[in-house]
Amino acid sequence: MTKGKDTKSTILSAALTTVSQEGLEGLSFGKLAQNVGLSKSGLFAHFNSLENLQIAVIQEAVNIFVEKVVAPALKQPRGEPRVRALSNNIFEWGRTFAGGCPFISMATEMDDKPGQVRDFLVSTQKDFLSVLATAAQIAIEEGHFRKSLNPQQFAYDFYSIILGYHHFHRLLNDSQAKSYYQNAFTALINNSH
Amino acid sequence: MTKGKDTKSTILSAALTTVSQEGLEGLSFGKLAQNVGLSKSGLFAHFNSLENLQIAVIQEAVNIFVEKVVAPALKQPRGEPRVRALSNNIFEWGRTFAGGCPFISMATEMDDKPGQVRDFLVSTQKDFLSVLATAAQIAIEEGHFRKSLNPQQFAYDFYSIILGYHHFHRLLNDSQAKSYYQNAFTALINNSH
DNA sequence: GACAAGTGCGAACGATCGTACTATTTTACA
DNA sequence: TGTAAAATAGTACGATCGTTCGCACTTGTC
Repeated sequence: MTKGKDTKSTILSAALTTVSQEGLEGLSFGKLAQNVGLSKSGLFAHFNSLENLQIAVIQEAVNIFVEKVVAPALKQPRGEPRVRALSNNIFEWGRTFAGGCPFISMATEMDDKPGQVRDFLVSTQKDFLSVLATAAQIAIEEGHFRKSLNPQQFAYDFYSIILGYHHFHRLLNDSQAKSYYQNAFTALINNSH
Repeated sequence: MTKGKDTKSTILSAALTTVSQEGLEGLSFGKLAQNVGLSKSGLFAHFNSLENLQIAVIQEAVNIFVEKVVAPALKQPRGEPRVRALSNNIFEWGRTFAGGCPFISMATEMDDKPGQVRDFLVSTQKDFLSVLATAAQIAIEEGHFRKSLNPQQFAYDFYSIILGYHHFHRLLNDSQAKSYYQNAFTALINNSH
């Protein structure tokens, strides 16, 4: 029963690359089967529907995100250091995929498509924002951030500049995207003191 | 020759609504023809290729954007008032489409698809960012913004919180999205003084 | 009123899509 | 090692895709 898991893992890895480049719409059984060297029907049997495949891909992305971004950050000291670790990890995370952060690719294309896939994606995004807001809340408790700071607003501001980076870097190919992001993050931290 | 222009205008208007909701990928001759009550081939004859249709839709979006957002802002006094007008107009602009700002819908899906369409979209986005940066530059010259402000960085920060609003409002359906945006914009202005 | 240009329709093409079936091969375990 | 289950392949379906072609109808112009 180990073969199935292996194959599924291979499939999901390839699928995630596709999604980061072309979004969930770019995902099809035919092309994916070609990529991993399986027959279309053989691959289909692993998921039984496109919706299931899409959800599995999102779950795969979440697993990797937690492993590469959230978990390492939680090993950093509470407060501002942890917030900075999140920033660095998120920044690197986007670079591990050929098409940039897969969540951002999925977000805009799903915002008007009701269904299980959208619901699941939304729940993962809310979880992520909770991570950001909680990190800010802890920084307040630790005395690193000012008490008047709104953690939810911080999460909004934080996520916004991440979206901005993705836009400037991936769409516009702006060579200064990274420095824009870093300046924006520094300003955000300063404004949180 | 007036009939053709009228029909084309009707088509583009419907196409723009589709794009705002489903992105450029959601655009197809078949569905679009159904929406405007034309035959698929009849509609096709107006554009002769999907790529041409997509570019025409982007151009249509640009035309409306200039009319509703940029032009009115230019009638406001130079400097901070004009920057504030841009913010208000952009915010309202996103509400005039069923699926939110069509540019944002197009941006993430085109960032890994080389070709004429992407090139044209990128050029429009750069134009828009120039508008933002120039507005900031003028505000500096008018003495409203501090001299040390980087207009390009301002444009990045500005665009970022717009992207953030779109994400929170359209994907997450967050009822506080508007206040998050307003707070972020206020902070951006304050930081620019 | 004739005629060319503009405009639109219907049918068809090859391709790809998700999905459903039935075989066949491969694996895991008693 | 035998056997049940899991994994994969093959084929076919209806639908939709962009595009092409030929034919009709409507316009504006001489």
